[in-house]
Amino acid sequence: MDRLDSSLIALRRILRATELFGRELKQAAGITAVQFRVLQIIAETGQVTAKEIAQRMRVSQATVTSLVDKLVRDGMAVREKSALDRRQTNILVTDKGRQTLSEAPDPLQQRFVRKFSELDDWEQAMMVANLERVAAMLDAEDIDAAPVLHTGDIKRATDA
Amino acid sequence: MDRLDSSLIALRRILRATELFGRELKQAAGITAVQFRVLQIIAETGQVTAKEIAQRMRVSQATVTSLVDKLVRDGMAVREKSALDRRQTNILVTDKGRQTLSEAPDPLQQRFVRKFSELDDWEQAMMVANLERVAAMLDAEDIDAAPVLHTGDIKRATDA
DNA sequence: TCCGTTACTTCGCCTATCGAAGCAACTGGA
DNA sequence: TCCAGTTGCTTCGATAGGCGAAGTAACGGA
Repeated sequence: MDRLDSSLIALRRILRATELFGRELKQAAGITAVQFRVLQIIAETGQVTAKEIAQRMRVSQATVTSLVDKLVRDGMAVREKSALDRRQTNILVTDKGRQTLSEAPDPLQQRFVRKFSELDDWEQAMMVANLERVAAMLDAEDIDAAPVLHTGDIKRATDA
Repeated sequence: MDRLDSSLIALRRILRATELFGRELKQAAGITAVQFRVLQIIAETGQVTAKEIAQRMRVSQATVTSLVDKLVRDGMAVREKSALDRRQTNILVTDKGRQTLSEAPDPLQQRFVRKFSELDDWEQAMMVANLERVAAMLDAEDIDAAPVLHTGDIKRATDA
C-alpha cells in the first residue's frame, strides 16, 4: 500500500512542521505557541472569561489559570473581576500583548499563506477540497477551528 | 481570501485530530504518544542507541534519557551496555513493549488507513499529491518521516 | 600516557496539563 | 431571609516532555 504510506508520511511532515515552528515562535517571540493561542483568543473580543478560554482550547480551568498567570507575569494580559458576576474574571489583553500578537505572527502560517497565494485558482480550490476531506477522514468535523495554525492552538466548539 | 481561511481551518482540524488521538492513546494503552514513538523506533530494529533516538526524534539526549527511563520503569524496554563501545547503551524492546506496540495501534492512523483504503484509485493519488504539496509548502521537505502519525512522533533526518 | 571527543546520565529548571480541594459568589428554594 | 447547591476560579500536588550545563565513563589518537 504505497500511497497510504506516502500520505501518512506527508501528514507527519505537516505535523512536524507545525511542531518545529512552535519552537521557532518561542525563540523568536519569547512566547510559546499555547500562550500565543490564549492571547489570540483574548484579543479576538478584547476580553474573555477563563472558562471560555478553557472551553475553546479544550483544556481544564486549572490549565488556563496557569497559562494566564504567565501572560500576566509577562505583561501581556491583565485580570479584572467581572462587575456583573464577581465569580468571573475577565481577562484583557494589554498593549504589549497586542504588540506581541502583531509582531510575532505565526511563521508557519505566514509561510503557508504566501505559498498558497501563489497557487493558481484551481489549485487552491483543489487543495482546500483535499484538506477538508483529510480532516473529515480524521473525524475532526466537529471542531471549531479558527484559521490559525499551531499545534497547541486547537480547540473544539461544542463538546460531546 | 476565503479559500485561504478554509485551508488553514482544515489544517487546524487535522492537527487537532492528531492531538486528541494522542490523548486517546494515552488513556487506552497507558502510554503517551511520545513514549510510543520511542518504542516504535526501538522496535524497528530491535535495538538502538540513545543517540539515534535523539537524532531521529530531534530531541536532546537528556530528553531521551528521561523517556527511556519511563519505558524501562514500565517494563517496555531495557538498557544494555554495548559490548563494542561501552560508552554506548543499546536500548532493547521487551516482550511487554512489543505487546504494547501491537495492542495499542494508533487509532488515528487506523482511522485514516481505513478511510483511505475506501477511496477510489484516482482519489488516493490526488490526495497523496495534495498532502505532499502542502507538506512542501510548509517547508518540511527535509524531514525523515516514517509512516506513523502522532503529534509527538515527529522527527527530522538531516539537520540544517 | 594523556588529552580531546563521544555517549550517556544527572541535575536543576521550565512549560503544559490534570484532578482534587478550596474559596468566593450567585441562585433557587423553603 | 437564609441555607444549600452550583458555578467560576485558584491553589496544590502530580506527571510528562523538554532543555542546557555539568558530570562520568570510555574511546582513540599522538
